[in-house]
Amino acid sequence: MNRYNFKEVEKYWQSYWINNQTFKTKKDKNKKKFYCLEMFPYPSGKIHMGHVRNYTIGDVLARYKILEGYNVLHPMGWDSFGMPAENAARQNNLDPKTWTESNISVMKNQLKLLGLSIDWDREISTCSSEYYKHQQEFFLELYKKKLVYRKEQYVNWDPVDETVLANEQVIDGKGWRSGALVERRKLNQWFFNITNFANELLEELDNLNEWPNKVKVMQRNWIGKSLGCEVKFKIENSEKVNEIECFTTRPDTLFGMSFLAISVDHPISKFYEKDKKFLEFKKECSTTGTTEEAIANAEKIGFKTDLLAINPVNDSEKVPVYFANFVLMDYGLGAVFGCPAHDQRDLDFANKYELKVISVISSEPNGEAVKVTDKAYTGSGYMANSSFLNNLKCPDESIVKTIEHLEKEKIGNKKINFRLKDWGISRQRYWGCPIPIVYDENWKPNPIPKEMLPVELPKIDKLEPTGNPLDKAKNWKNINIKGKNYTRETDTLDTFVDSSWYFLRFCSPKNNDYGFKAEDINYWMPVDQYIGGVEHAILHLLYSRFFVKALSFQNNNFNISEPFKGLFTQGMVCHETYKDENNNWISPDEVEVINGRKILKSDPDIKIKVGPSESMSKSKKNTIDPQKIIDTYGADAVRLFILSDSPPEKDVQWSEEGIISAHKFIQKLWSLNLSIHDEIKKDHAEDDNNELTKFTNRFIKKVTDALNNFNYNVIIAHIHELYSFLFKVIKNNYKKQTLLNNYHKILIVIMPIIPHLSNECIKLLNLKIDLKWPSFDEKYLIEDFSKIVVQINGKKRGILETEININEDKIIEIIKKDKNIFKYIDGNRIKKKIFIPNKLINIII
RNA sequence: GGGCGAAUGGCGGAACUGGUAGACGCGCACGACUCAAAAUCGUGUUUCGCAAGAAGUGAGAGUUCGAUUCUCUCUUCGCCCA
Repeated sequence: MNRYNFKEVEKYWQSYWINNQTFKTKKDKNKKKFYCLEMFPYPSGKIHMGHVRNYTIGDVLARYKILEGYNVLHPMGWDSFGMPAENAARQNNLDPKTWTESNISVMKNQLKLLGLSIDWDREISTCSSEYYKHQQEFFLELYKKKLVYRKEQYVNWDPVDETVLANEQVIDGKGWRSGALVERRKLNQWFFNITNFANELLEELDNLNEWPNKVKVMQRNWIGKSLGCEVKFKIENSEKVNEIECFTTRPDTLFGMSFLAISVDHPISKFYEKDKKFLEFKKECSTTGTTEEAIANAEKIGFKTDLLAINPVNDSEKVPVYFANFVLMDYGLGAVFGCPAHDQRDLDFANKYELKVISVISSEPNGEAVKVTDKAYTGSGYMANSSFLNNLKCPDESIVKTIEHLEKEKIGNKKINFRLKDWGISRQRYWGCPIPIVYDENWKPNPIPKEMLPVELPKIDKLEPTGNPLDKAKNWKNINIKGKNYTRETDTLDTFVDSSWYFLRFCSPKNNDYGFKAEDINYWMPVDQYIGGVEHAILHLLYSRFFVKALSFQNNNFNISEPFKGLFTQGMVCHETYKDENNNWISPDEVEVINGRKILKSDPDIKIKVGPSESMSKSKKNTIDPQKIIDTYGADAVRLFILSDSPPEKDVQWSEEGIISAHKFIQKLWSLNLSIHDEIKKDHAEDDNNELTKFTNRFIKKVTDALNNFNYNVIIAHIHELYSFLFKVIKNNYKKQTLLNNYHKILIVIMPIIPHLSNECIKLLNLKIDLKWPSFDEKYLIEDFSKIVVQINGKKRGILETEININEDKIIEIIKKDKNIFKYIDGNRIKKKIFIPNKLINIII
């Protein structure tokens, strides 16, 4: 066997691992546990390079931790509810379940080809009722704890598809599929009371030391805690209303107020319901989207009421009250006061309706207030035109002082506000977890009795192109419980709910009477290292954190406050993009390189335009199929390359040259192994040369350090150095045992990266499969000689190789004898010397 | 507009708490083997310069004996929020 046959070898080891249950997690409370988890995939059809990278990174860590002696939990499952299955089913007239399950089986086989150290006995799939029945129970638990509730909320309604759209499905105000103008519609929906934990979710971020800072910053901004104030405005001479209460985060700009704006859904609107013009206005408002961005970009429009509000800090001021499209009922109190000078929305509004613009902030103390015309001044400064606030530092001092004043005068009170909204979990979809609620004849919600769980999805032969399939499933929808007729809830749960506790399920995947065993949770949780894409930095991670808190809330069995101890967010996999003359995207498969030029395989006359490297996506056709690559070059080559070129947290450029070179390197390592195999047959008598031992110890240290810091790309560089070193010294007369001992350690150290090759080498040399991470001996890390950099006035002028721990005077002596260095000093007085032992001497003249 | 981060050869990237900038890989060039090519192996590869040498980590300043590393200002790019 000369050439390394990766196909046979990888197949051999993959079945070896299965047959020997190498990665089956055993309960062993004597060992320290390590829970290594990668974000589980959506079964979309086949795996893509992003999965390859994610799962390779995780696998390297899991294998390393196993070798280090940890009891490792490294499971895999499927986030298998969601829209793509429903869309595919509608298009191809399939059952979403069948579609999903066949995808899972394809992807599972593909993942197995990568040689991952996964305990497949723990596999879970969120679309199976074995999984979601527990989720339904959790829902009912939270319902009992009053962490689930129902309220009306606006949604994006697609009138053609008769469905609710997620914000990202609304493109330019139109439905992504139907192209119909999206309407704002009010719907009764279920919510998780995540805001109940807002403060906890914010504060506990500080304890997550092993999370990337940027993710914590994003979560902090998302939760968005701010100090604000509720202010009461008296209304002048009105029979309808006495006062309107506003929420503001900038009470200090009260002196610049020139109008008051309220939502069209504000309770006051009832006085205007007979006004045709108001109703028209309200309808117009419903065309504005519901996102903050849509509202910011929409034209600000208002409907002037006959009301006048009195500025409580400045009694002489009376300002008009408007209904306005940029004020939403679910933010604050559905009413805000407008200070055009210091808020762009208010300024746009004021300019449109010719309202006063009063600036109350100056850029310097005792200065004139800044002039505002088209652009609001939102910067910091000092208060002006503001009576008792004048000259206070703004915004910090001025806000505190204003709130103090308002509280004292009983016209306002301090209010901590969160940007975070409660989590709307209702989806008008078929392919999701049914919500275990029924309604009685008065449309009052009732929880399904626990013994009736799971509420299974009905099988539907043909999904209609429009509407909510569950709503149309009459037989399923109507249910009789203990002789009483009920109607089922026809919404299903947001798929983010499924992924908010799957990491708990992995701890007790087979437990039937509850979602997990507290005992298992207490042993395995928290996840020691969670690995996935940064695109989940906010929602998935925040929801999971919430879900764990919600479950353990008022529960004495387990007490976990945070699910993920360590978080690592890997970068994306990119590839060059190609286009033909007509700007059609071309797949890399269709491109061939001839004489350094890229041409179309099918028609060499067509020139290919090479675009920038971008993250792989179907729309740009720059994807590479992992299956093909594994078939051609082998899993170890793929693992090696996907880790080699960039640090794992950054994007990596996939290239044909790169994978070929990785594949060649695997071959080189194998032929090196063969040479070593030959070499150990000759037993050399003696050797007193310990350079190999020294190299091995340093190698172990370097790789161990790199593993602990996720510097996986550096490990590959070290493996290259290892190859060049061994290749050069292997013919030296090493004692058989010296060679074998060192080489064995080296093979274990490279095992997490290229497990098939490493195991095969161990097998060929008949070495013990001693699965233990080698330690290094400090004494081999010490150099026998040191290289001392000689600087003259900070400039490098030479390097001296000297014995170790040589003192300063001796170095000077040597320098004086060294013509090449001494010429820079000759004739000058040495003013100062900086000496760092074994490293550097800097001579100042 | 706000927040966070990044910028190092032709390219991806290395450089521990400030101490030899460019490890390792890709690409490229030359050489060996070959009738030839591929494969493989060897040598070289920051820029300018024949050389000695000089310059050099986005730009500019600062701290320091010494800055890719620390501080400030700016530019560009990326991500998140708007």
